[in-house]
Formats: sequence, structure tokens, C-alpha cells
Amino acid sequence: MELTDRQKQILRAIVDIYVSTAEPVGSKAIAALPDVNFSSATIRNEMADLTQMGLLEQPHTSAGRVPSPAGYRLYIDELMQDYRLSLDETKSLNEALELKSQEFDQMMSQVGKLVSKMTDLPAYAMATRQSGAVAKHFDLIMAGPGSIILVLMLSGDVVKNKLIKLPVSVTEADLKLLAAVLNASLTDLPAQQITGEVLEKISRSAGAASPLVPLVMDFTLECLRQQHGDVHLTGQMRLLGQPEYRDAAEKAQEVFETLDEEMISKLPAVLPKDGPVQFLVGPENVARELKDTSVVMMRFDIGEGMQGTIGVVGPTRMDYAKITAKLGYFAENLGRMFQKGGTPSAMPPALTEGMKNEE
Amino acid sequence: MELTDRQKQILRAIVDIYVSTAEPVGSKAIAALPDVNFSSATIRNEMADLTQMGLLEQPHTSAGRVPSPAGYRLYIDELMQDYRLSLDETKSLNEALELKSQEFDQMMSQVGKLVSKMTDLPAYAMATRQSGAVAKHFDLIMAGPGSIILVLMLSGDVVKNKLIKLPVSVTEADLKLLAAVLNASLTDLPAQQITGEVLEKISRSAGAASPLVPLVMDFTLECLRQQHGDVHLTGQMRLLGQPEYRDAAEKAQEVFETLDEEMISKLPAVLPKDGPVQFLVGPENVARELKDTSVVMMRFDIGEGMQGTIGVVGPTRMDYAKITAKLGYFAENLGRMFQKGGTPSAMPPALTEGMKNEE
DNA sequence: TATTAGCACTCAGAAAAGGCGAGTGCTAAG
DNA sequence: CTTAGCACTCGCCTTTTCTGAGTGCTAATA
Repeated sequence: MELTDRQKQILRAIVDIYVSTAEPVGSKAIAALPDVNFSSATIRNEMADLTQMGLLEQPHTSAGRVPSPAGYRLYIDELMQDYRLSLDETKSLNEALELKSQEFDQMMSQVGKLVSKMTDLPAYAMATRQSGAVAKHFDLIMAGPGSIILVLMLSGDVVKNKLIKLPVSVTEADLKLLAAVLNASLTDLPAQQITGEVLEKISRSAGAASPLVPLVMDFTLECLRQQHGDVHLTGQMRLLGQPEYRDAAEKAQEVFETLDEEMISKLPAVLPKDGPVQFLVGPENVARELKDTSVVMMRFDIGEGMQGTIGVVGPTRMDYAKITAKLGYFAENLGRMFQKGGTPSAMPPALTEGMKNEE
Repeated sequence: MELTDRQKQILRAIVDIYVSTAEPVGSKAIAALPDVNFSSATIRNEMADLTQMGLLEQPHTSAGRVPSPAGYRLYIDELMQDYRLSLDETKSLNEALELKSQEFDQMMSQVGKLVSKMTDLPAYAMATRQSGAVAKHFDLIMAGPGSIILVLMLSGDVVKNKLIKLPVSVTEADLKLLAAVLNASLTDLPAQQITGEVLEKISRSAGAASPLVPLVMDFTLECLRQQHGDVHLTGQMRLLGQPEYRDAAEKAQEVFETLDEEMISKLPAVLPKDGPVQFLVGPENVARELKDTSVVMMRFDIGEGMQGTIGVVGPTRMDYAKITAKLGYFAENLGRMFQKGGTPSAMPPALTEGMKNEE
């Protein structure tokens, strides 16, 4: 059933007002809006219809209306107006975008904190691999007597290392040999194809360095199997700044007991459709504890084979338009930073103003 | 002024009861204790004295007594009884102690989560360097056309790496030369001694690889200057499980606005005295926002030059004895795990029961 | 002198009662 | 189809009352 333009206008107004006041919206409040030319009585009638359709809800008989999850969904998909970041906002986003660390994990963690701070809501950042990881390059470095550093480069320009301490003494030549063997037999091999057979062959060819092999393989397999980097979830406490949680600490606690890092890492799989921006509204969510919680997430490109996701967690009543705009701004600039690789702090993000998303 | 034995007994009882009930303790509750042989009236008199001395407080005239910060401090320093972990507790601690990851930062983050989970309070884990870091070994690996991996080993067995992408093409030999130069000129040099002069000398000796030098040095200096690893603070929400914060979300939020990762990293400097266990009680704390908050922290050994700290954040009214016991158990076993280096998950922590601390 | 029983008094917090007013749905007129 | 008018509902805020745990003091007791 299609909505009339007027109904759309009213629904949009209700969401907009409710989002900023957190109070049920009455017919008079809407009638008072500048571009509304019909009386509160008319609006009451329309609101009754919208309630009938399941787009609005009434906390109790004598209260105003509140958008239902379906109402939010409609709003997001069709009604939401682009939010244009103000110059002030762009400015502080830009200032925030200075990442200090150069290490990948730390950068992602900083990104999470940043998003949380700039949206004043709990947020997360994570990196996911688009396809299965494969090893690209092995190296073994002698770091001292009995100390060997294993350096492993994966697809997607991820470099991992591990310090291995071994009572057995090996020579540089042994290490060189083992590294060569590893490079020859494991490069570009997905984890599933690394079977016992392969391992045995490596062990045999490794010569004096063979005691190293199990340690090396352990680490390598661990790295390969890790489909996504850690989820960096932060700012949980900011949820308490939201009026709906102000006196419901218990509920807030529940939210994050359910929505932990592990759950977040699985969210992309649950999503209805694909696209750069994703909204998870209330009951669409997976768990009952999250029925009043929404998540807005956005992807950005990190580099070959890797993809970043930033997301914001908030009450269903959240300013989807503004959050989307901010996330979009982040995504755009982070994407640029990461892709250039090297030194992100050296590259000031362009002062793009405003953000697009579907109307 | 010295306390009589009876006063000590009463103070201890009040703390113990208050810690578990979170309700002001009345004279009758103490009189009902099995090993108390004096009447509630006597206790009332003693309580009046203790209040006079500033060890107890009275929320209001007709309420029981609550320990004052000074009371807690006395309790911790002199009255606290060793808490003996139950077999069940030791068991679940042991189960939890299986660290999955092999990467240092991730391990520390897991440790934080673990401590938080097992104490049901916000917790953190961090690693601090006992002395200034120096570089121990440099290596440069050719990872592909224009891709170079810098591997840097620091004192304390910390290995860092960075992928450098460079439009300039360099040969393996160039890299080898640069690595040799770096090793020769920077090894064991503290950050302060790495001056422009030194850099210039390196640049000059680097030959074809000299465009790499600034990038390498940037990263190296960053690593050297980082006195402590990240603070991994987690489980903030668990503070809400404490009755004093149940309906005071705002206060809980304030706590962590103040006590953020940065502040935590500075805590050790604020501490009155040294020792493996440290207590920060209420107003001893640095900021006014933390006046009802305590921190218990404990050090553990990670390996040469490095030291780990785990800590728990909670209301002043927290079970110092139990928390201390649990932290101690963690510290002991983590220390053992980290020192053995290699594969922590391979080493089941001994089933030490009970924990010591001063009586 | 140290302890205890007894008692009047205090006061926070729970429960009950009352009042306010925003907002609704309906009806009837424009 | 729209709107003015009006009776009605009901959450929430404020006020009031009530209750009982706990105190401090006094006077009796060991």
C-alpha cells in the first residue's frame, strides 16, 4: 500500500522530531511546522492511519506517536533527507582524522575511538578480508642466539611477525633454506590446502631447521584462518548518554553483553542486502536484547583484498541521516588514507562537504 | 592513635558486610555475627568512636555505618584477611587462562577481557617498559616490487614491522646495505641519542636506499618513544552491575570519561609506594570524578625489560581481598606464561590454590 | 568502670493520593 | 475532505502519609 505525499511528510516529520527530542510527537507539534498547511485534526486522522499501517506506535493512549521499527525502515529507505555536514562539523572531523599510529591494528582501534567520539555513540572499526588469505612471503631472521623472528606477509599487504625462541641452535644458512622451502611450497596456498602431507614435505626438506617447522606452521595457520581482524569496539559508555538508557543501565549492559566483538564480526553476514551503508533497525536485529538498538555501518576500502568497516551502535531512535553523513565522511577519507598506504598522517583529507546517500 | 582489637574487629566486620551487601551496616548486624560476644549497644558506642576517628561514615542520622576512604585504607593495609580462592574459582580461572592469540597486543587485550570477566568489573591490561627502549636488530625484506617490509626488534623481545611502499625501485643489495648501516649505527641507542646528525650520517651511507631512510626512521622513533604499549581497557559496562551505579548511569559515564586509557597509563606514577599489588582508594585518586572509585592493580613479569600490569576498576566498596586474590592468581600464571615466551597456550598453569598477600 | 537493656527520636524511602496537562478520538459544522 | 470544538484518558509529577531500621542517651547491672 502506497503512502500519500502528505502521509510521507508527516511520517518524516515525526521521525525527525522524535529523533531530536526523544519524546512522543503530538499532532500539534507537527501542525506548528512551517511547511505544514493542514490542521492538527487532519494530522491526527493521518496519524491514526499510519498507526493502523504499523508505521507508528503509541506508548499509551494519551501520548503522541513514536515511529515503529517499520516506520524507521521506511524512513531510512525512502524518506530520509541528506544531512549536510556543517562547516564546523567537517572541520572537527578533519581534525580528528589525524591518526597517530602507523601500526595497522592500532590504527583501526583509533578509528573506532574516533568514530565513537565524533558521533557520541558506541562505535566499532574492523577489517575484513574479502577473500581467503594466502601467504605471500616468508622470512626468517636471526635475532640473537636462539631467537628467530618469523616474518609473514599475507595477501592484502598484511604483515605479521612472531619471535620464536628455541633451545636448538640453527645457522643463518638453515634459516635461509627453511625460508626458501616455505616460500616455494606455501605461497598463494589457501589454508584448506595446507594439509599434513604438505607439512611433512616441508619438514623433510627443512634440514637442520626442522624443529622450527611446527612453530612456524602453527603461527602461519593461525594468521591464515583469521578471516577478520579484531573488532575494535569502544565508547560503550556513550550509550548511557542517550535518554532511553539514562535510567536503564541494566538495559545498556544487556545490549553489550549480547552485541560483543564476536557478534559484531558476524553482522555483515546477517545483513539483508549489500551496499556501502547498512542499517540494522531494532527487531531486524538478531537478538531480542537488541530490539531497541540500531546499528549503522559503512564499508571502506583498505587496499587489495581487504575492507574496513566502521559502525555506530545506538538506540533505534537515532539520527540516521547525520550518522550516515559522518560515517560517509570518515569512510571516504579513511579509504583514501589507507589506500595510499604509507603515512596517513601526511595526507590531509580533502574538505569534501556534505554526503550523498539515496533519497 | 591505635585501635583496640575490638575496634579492629568491628571495622573489619563492617567493611566485610558492607562490601557484600552494599547497605549501611547497623550495630545489630554485627552483634549477630558468630564470633562477636558483646551487645549491639557496645558496638554502637565503638562505632561512634570509629566515626569520630574518621574511619566510618553515616549516610544519614538513622542509618547504619559505611566505611570511609580512610577506613578502607586501614582495612586494606592491616585488617584484610587473605581470600582463599575456592576450588571452583581456581578452576574457572584456569579455564579462562587459555590465551588464543599469539600476537602480543592481542594477548594483552585478551588478558584485559579475561580479568574483567572473571572479576565482573571493568579491567585493563597493559605492558610497560621498565627502562627506555632501544633497537636490537633491523631487517629489511623485499616483499615485491616497490614493497619493503621493515622489521624492527626492540629490547624486551618486542618485534615490530611495517610495510613500506615506495615508487623508487631498490635492489636486495641496497636493502642489505641499509640494514647493515642501521644495525651498525642505531643498535642499543636510546631515542634521545638519535639526533639529526646521526640521521644524516645514515642517509649518506645508505646509497641507493636513501629515500627509505626517513620512512624507516619515522617508524623506528615512533616505536622507541612508545614507553608503554596500549592500555587495553574493557568491560566498562560491568560497572553498571554494581548497585551504586545501577541508577546512576551518568556517574558511571563520568568515571570513564576521566579514567580513560591515557589516565590509566599514568596511574603507576601516582602511586604512593611500590609493590606488586597497589590500591588506589577513592579520594586518594587523582580526579574528583573518581572519588567513589577504586583501582586495584597488580604487576607481573613479562620478560626482560618489560612488565605487565593488570588492574580492576570498581566502586570503593569492592571486595579488595577477593579481587587481590584473583589478580594475584592471574599475575602469577601470566608471568609464567609470558616468561616462557613461545606458546603460552601449550602451558597449563599450575593449580596453585589460594593467594598470599600481607596480613 | 565497662557493659547492656530499654526507650524516645530521627529520617530515608516506599506507598498512596491528588492534580495537571498534553494528547487523543469523535462529532458536527464548514 | 478539512477543521474547530470538546469530553475523556492516563502517564507523570508533587505532596502526603506511613513504616521501620537504626541511632544516641539514660539508667540499671556486673
